[in-house]
Amino acid sequence: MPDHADHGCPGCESPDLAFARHDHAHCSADALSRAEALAAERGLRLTPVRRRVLEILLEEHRAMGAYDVLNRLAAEGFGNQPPVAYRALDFLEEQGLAHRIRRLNAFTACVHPGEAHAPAFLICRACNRVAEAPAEGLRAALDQAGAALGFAVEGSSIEAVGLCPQCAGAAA
Amino acid sequence: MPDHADHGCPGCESPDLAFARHDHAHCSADALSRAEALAAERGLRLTPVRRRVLEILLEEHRAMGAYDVLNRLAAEGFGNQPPVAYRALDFLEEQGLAHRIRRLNAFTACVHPGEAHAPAFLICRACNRVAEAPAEGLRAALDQAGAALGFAVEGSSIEAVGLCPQCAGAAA
DNA sequence: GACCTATATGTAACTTTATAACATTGCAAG
DNA sequence: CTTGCAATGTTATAAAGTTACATATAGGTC
Ligand SMILES: [Zn+2]
Ligand SMILES: [Zn+2]
Ligand SMILES: [Zn+2]
Ligand SMILES: [Zn+2]
Repeated sequence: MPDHADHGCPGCESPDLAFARHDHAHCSADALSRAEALAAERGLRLTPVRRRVLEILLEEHRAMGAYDVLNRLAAEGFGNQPPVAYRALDFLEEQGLAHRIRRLNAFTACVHPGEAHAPAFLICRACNRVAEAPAEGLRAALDQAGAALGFAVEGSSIEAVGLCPQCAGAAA
Repeated sequence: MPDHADHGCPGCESPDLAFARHDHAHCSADALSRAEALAAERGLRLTPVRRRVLEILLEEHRAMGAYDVLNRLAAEGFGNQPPVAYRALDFLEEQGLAHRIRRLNAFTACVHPGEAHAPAFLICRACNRVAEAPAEGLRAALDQAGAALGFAVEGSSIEAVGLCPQCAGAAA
C-alpha cells in the first residue's frame, strides 16, 4: 500500500474527494492497489480485461457507459462486443470495486473499495462528475421507512443530481 | 372528491397502501379524480392518451415499462410508436402524477398526487409491486450529506429493493 | 508433462429502452 | 374563419442490455 502521509486519499479518508482538488494520480493508483489486494485476499482473478476496465473507470471521477468502456477496450485489442464490457463491469460491481449509477445507466469506480459501504451518489449535472457520500444514516433511515410498511429492504440505490461546488461557483 | 369515510385511501393517508389490503377501486378512482382536479387547477390538458395512460398505471401498484403501456394503447387504437407512450409518461411525471422507477426502467402512478412529495420507493422483488414511502427525513439527510461536500442537491431518487410483507410471509 | 475441468473471453445475433426529426391533427385565441 | 400552438402520429435510429454458443486459458490431477 502506498504511503499516504502527504496525499488526500479517498481510500483513507471520508468524505470523498471527487469534488475537491486532490492528487488524483495517487488516488487512482491507491484504489487500484487496494483492488489488487482485495482480489488476492478473496482468491479472485483480476484479469487483464477486468483490471483495464477498472483503470479506465479510475481515470476520472465520472460515470461511464458500458459502451464507452467497450470502445476503449476494443481500441486496445480486447473484444468489441457488449458482453466483454458488461461482464467485467458486473464482476467489478459484485466485488464492490465499481458502482452502477442507475440514473445515468453508467458505472463509476469505487474510491474506497474493501471498506464495507453502501454510499449515496452525488451526480453533478454540469460536469458530470460523481462522488460517493457516506450514507450509513440514510440506509438506516430507509430500512426503517421500509419496516414501517412491513417491507424488508435488501438493497437500495440513493442518488442525487445537482451541482458540485465548482460548477455552482462557476454559475454564480 | 369521493367520500372516504369507509375506505383506506392512499391519497388521504400515509403511509402508502400498496402492500396492504385495501379498496383499490376506490384508491385508483380517487387518484384519477385528484389528477383531474390538479390538471384543471393548473390549466393543463389531461387528454385521452394521457388520461388513459394514467388509468393503466393505476390498475395495479406496479411499475410498467413504457412499451407495456404502449402495447395497451396500441390495442385501444392509439398510436403504436414509442413516443406516444413516452410523451404521455413524461407529462405525467412532470406533473407529479406518475413516477419513474429507475431501477426498473419503468413507471408507476403516483398514489397521492398534488401533495408535494418526493417519496422513496419500495420495490418488491417477488411480486414486483411498488410502494411509496414518505421520505422527507431521507431527503433532508441527503441534502445534508451533499452539503457536507459542497454539493447542492436538486433532485434525487431513493429506491429500495426487497420483500413486501406478503411475499416475506409466503417465503417464511 | 498430459489431461481434465472450471472459469474467463470472444463473437454473433437479438431484445429492450429511449430519442430525434418531421408530418399531421385539432383545439383556441383573435 | 384563420392562424398559431400544443398534442399526436409516424418513421427512423440510437443507446443500453441480454442470450446463446464457441474458443481459449488457468489450475488442479494423475
Ligand atoms: Zn481522485
Ligand atoms: Zn460539476
Ligand atoms: Zn390501491
Ligand atoms: Zn411482494
